[in-house]
Amino acid sequence: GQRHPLAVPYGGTLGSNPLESWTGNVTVRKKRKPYSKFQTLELEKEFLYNAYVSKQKRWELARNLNLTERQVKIWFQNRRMKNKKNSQRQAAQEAAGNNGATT
Amino acid sequence: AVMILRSRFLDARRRRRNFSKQASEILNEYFYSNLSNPYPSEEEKEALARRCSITVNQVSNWFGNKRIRYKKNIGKAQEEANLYAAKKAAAGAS
DNA sequence: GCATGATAAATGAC
DNA sequence: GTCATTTATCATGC
Repeated sequence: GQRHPLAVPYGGTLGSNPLESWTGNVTVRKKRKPYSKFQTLELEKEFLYNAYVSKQKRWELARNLNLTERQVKIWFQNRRMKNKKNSQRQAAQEAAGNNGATT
Repeated sequence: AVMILRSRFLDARRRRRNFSKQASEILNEYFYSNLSNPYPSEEEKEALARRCSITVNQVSNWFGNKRIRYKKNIGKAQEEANLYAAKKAAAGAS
């Protein structure tokens, strides 16, 4: 199944080309706003403590860092994905290092 | 000093190297040949990655950047689209 | 000086 | 919750 938003509800012809309906993005998205050094550092500290934050901790972080709880939740989600990607990258490098070696 | 060292470390991972001309050719060929749905499956990404001698993540990055930047250029020049369209037509005409 | 690849917020499918 | 994306931003190549 496709998981990217291709079936967005839109009936108009935005790209003027029906062959390229994927260019039609109607969803109004909040502009990406990089977090401050302090915000990132505090979030990283908490992530070091545990990768999953409780509701109570999320509320505190949001309040102390002037972020919404949703932003804190999403930050931890993205941070876990980043961790996974880095782990996979390391594993791939190790595998590339000892290729051809007979076990 | 600490700041500089930290940024240097981050830069090392972020350091960018352009793909080979051949790799870009393969990626663009797929993109413009599938303009109606430029979303390669996982298997297709792996195949493209092998042909281009890059990682699957790099293939995903390339298509992500390509889609958004193509979209932003609709209505502008888009010489590249015509170029690959002509190339495709020439390949099929013979 | 922009083009380009990689990363950081933000969304949506499942 | 994961995870493939979209989008802006970052850092670099040339």
